[in-house]
Amino acid sequence: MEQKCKQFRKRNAILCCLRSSHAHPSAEALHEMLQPEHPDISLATVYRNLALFKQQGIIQSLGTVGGIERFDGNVEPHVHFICTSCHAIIDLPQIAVPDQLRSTVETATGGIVGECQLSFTGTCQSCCKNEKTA
Amino acid sequence: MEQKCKQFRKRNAILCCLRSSHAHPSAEALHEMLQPEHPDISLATVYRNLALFKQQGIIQSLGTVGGIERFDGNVEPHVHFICTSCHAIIDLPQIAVPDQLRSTVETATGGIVGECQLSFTGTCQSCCKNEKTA
DNA sequence: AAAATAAATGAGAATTATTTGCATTTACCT
DNA sequence: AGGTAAATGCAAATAATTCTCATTTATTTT
Repeated sequence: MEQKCKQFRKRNAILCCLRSSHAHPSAEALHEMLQPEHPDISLATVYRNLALFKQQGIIQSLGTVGGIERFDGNVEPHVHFICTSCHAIIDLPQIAVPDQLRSTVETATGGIVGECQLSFTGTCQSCCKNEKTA
Repeated sequence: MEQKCKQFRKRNAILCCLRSSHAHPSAEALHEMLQPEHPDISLATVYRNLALFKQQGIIQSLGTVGGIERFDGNVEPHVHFICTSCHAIIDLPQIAVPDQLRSTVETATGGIVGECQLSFTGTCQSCCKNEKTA
């Protein structure tokens, strides 16, 4: 009975999987996460749909970490902590960038500001522990 | 008489070229900028030395823009505006991120914070103009 | 409901920024 | 000068991402 809405079945699976993850996965990580439930989704389709979602503005790219693009299903402004050792990306939702900065930047550049990205890089808790024991 | 110090001639040329540029160039852009004065520097050497400088902490990577890594010879903390249309990167030196945030983030994550990156994306002045006329 | 049209997908080839191996050159040290 | 270590050029290798095209799946039309 669940075939009532077959439309975009795979597309929705990809979006839901990304939205339900807190790991800010890469395309390949997402593809692996989908395997158990949707082994018939190809990696190319994951890439294609991520590009589509990004263009639609319903997901965001966090740029590349270690040469691999990472994605976030949460488009609300929030801050990230990126571990330069294990490449984990952790949400820091409570920090807000003053909205007034936007106009400051637009005045300074003469351009139009779309988004603002604030991120911290460093060593995450578990990598700190591993360094000690190593 | 300038052959007194031949040591690291090419290496220094690459570093100086990056430091004297405000364009936050890619490896390939840097290689092209070096052509007139140093046509004998290969692209592989540019890549190799950029990796070295980065590891030494005397330059910084700004991550990839449009799939290409960009570099900054200025390691002082400052903010960037990135044009999503032409991929120009413009310095915004006057905005500072509160230093206190660092400890906030370390408390929240249990990790160690190294650097902080604040950037704005949008459409730069000249791309805004081009959009109007197009 | 069948036919026609349009969109989405899988598989693998193509692309391209970056890295690497290796032979050669260059610089340093005694 | 001779020996050693580092740096480089060139071309091949690598790897993430994109693209092509044949096929499947969904939607619209009649």
